[in-house]
Amino acid sequence: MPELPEVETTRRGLSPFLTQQQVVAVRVREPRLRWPVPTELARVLPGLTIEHVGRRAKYLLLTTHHGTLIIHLGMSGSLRIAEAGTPPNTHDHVDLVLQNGRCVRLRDPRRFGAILWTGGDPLDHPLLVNLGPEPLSEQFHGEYLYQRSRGRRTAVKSFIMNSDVVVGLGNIYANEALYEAGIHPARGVHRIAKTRYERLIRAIKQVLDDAIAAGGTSVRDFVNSQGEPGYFSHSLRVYGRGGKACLRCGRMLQQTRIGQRSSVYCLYCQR
DNA sequence: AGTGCGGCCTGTCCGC
DNA sequence: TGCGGACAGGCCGCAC
Repeated sequence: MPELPEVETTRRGLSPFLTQQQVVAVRVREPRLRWPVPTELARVLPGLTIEHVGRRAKYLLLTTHHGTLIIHLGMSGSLRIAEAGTPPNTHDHVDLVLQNGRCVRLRDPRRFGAILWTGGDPLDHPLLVNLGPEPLSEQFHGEYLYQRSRGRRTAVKSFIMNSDVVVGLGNIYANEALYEAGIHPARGVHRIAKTRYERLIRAIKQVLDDAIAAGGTSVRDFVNSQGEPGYFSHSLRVYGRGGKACLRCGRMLQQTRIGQRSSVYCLYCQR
């Protein structure tokens, strides 16, 4: 389940291998991802050079002079660099073959991911145009969250997982950030003071920064490796620990469902 | 407009 | 040991 830190780790790992590389072929073995892989890729992409590997939210953006490849890893997707002759494994659905004899290989067992192509500005793409700010940007601050919460009554966990509000927070890091901020995940957004939003902002940035830093140390060999940055599970303090002891107070962590998502929290440390 | 939820998928784990 | 079922998750698209 790649969350923003995993996607950013992937971006950093791939960038040196892809930047200024020309694509010579596209091989699609399984086009049935979240949306069908565009058939035009095989026609449009060969001959184009990847100028930059960027990211917006959890979308990776492979930019050329004539358009941008938009890749989402969904729940189970991963990208790695392979020698073009390496036989694909199960669930290796798409290869972008590069001029240097290597390829970028997309593996995605659950096929929740996506590959899309746009000839225009990717930020104007319908999937990206309405996204909220990046959580690590200066535009994401306490006053912003507070203002966006006005007139709403939803649970704060659902609120921060809403990509209209802020991008990149999946279930794992939403749980972690609320724990760090000492806020109960089911608390209504209309019952949180501005100063607590400021604390929440700090917690979100800290949790994501730490996860990216942990991934950074493991951005090792994307060539013929698993290519999967992992989920930094060593740094998770509540996610997956329901029923175990709170690392702060020792009381048992609660586990419930909020907005159809499993939520773990400490009844005493989070109010 | 804001909110909740169904559905897409398969690997993993559990109980029988 | 084999099998069925629950569960996990991102996020679009729909219904209210």
